Amino acid sequence: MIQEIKNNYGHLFEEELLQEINNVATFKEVPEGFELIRPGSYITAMPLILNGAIKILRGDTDGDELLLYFLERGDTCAMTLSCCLGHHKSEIKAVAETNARLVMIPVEKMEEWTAKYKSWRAFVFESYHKRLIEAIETIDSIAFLKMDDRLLKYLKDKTKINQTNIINNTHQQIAYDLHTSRVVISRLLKKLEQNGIVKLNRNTIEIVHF
Amino acid sequence: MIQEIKNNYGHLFEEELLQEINNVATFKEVPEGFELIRPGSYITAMPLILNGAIKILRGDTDGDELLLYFLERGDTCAMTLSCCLGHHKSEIKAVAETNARLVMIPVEKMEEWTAKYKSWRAFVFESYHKRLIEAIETIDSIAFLKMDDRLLKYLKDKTKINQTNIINNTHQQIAYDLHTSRVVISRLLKKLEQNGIVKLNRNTIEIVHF
DNA sequence: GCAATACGGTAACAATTGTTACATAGGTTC
DNA sequence: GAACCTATGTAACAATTGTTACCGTATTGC
Repeated sequence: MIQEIKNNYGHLFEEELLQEINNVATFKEVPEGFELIRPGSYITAMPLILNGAIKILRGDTDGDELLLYFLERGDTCAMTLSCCLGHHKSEIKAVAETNARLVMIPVEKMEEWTAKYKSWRAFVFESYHKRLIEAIETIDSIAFLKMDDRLLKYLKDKTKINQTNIINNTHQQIAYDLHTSRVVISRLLKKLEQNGIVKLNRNTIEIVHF
Repeated sequence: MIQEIKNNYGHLFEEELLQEINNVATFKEVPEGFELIRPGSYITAMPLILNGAIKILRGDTDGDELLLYFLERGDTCAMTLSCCLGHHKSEIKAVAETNARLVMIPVEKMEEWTAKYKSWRAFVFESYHKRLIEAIETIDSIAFLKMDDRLLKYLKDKTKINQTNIINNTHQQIAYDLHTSRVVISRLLKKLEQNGIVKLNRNTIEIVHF
């Protein structure tokens, strides 16, 4: 495991910390669609993402959902961070966007390493900063963009995360992520197709022009 | 100054840290409406709020705005935090909601105290957590609520922050905060008045029934 | 007092988004 | 292949929000 950790976090953490991670962390591999965190649950370990992507959603009490952002290699979940440190409940839902490989850090180490390693502090602060920025960018999207632009941004984010121009999603799944209805998504996708931006087929959306 | 700091932060920080704050911080008093941070500017000091309230807005490039959340006594600005630590530019705008008294901590102390004082680390993490939660609650409002409920929530937040049931705002100012138009706000406020929830007068909105 | 400006009420209309309903096509199961 | 399920297309309509325009009334500056 140590080599894989070094490959992904070697530039961030000093040797001693990398060794500690290797000693106490447990390795975890999850398939696409796996639900890592559900709202209201308590969290006992913090994930570092080795590869793959995780999508973070906000869910309200009625089962409504909204995509907040994606996590990638080198990222960690800021909500988990603060849940660990502050012993709060989870406020979000995390689902594997692709197959993913993670290492899980036990909660107890968080406080300790934050005092001990400057690089760990920097990592944690940077994570918080990035998530706050991303949350605010999500606010931008919802507040300032219309649904057609939000959809386009969503498709672009997806292609970036999955590193392919072909998105294997039903319109209904997209509708959940953007918190709207399937009919609205179908309508707007059709318009994008007429404008030559995407090509539609059953279960797939191909982006042909950015 | 030391006494005022102790009154507001004594329960959070140890004596030694309170003394350090007193030694290096500068006191600042700002009037209602004062613009503390504008988007794109660099930040060299971190504010701790002694009393009053600060409102934090997201502004896009076209001058559109949206209220993110309020800061109160005992709060600090997480965006400023991460700007200081990560040397990023400001992504937000901060305006004094009421007259306010602050102490400003020089950036250099941040790293130092984060290593040195457990209570400071806890404070910083807690601040990040609270802001992230509030940003996500803002997302909830925009994504899941209709404008009438957002307006009502806004009015309630205002009364809580200002500790009075009478809000001295024009409809236009509210429209800016919620990123909609004056006409929409007037329309919805009128409906709230017809339902006996508020009483309207020029420049004032009185909440008569929660 | 008078003019200028700011604030709020209202109507009419446009644009966007949400909802319901139903049709059609592809794929699966047996 | 028949029956079934899922995904998508489309129309018609409703609800919400945004826009423009115009009016009357307070407030301010002179």
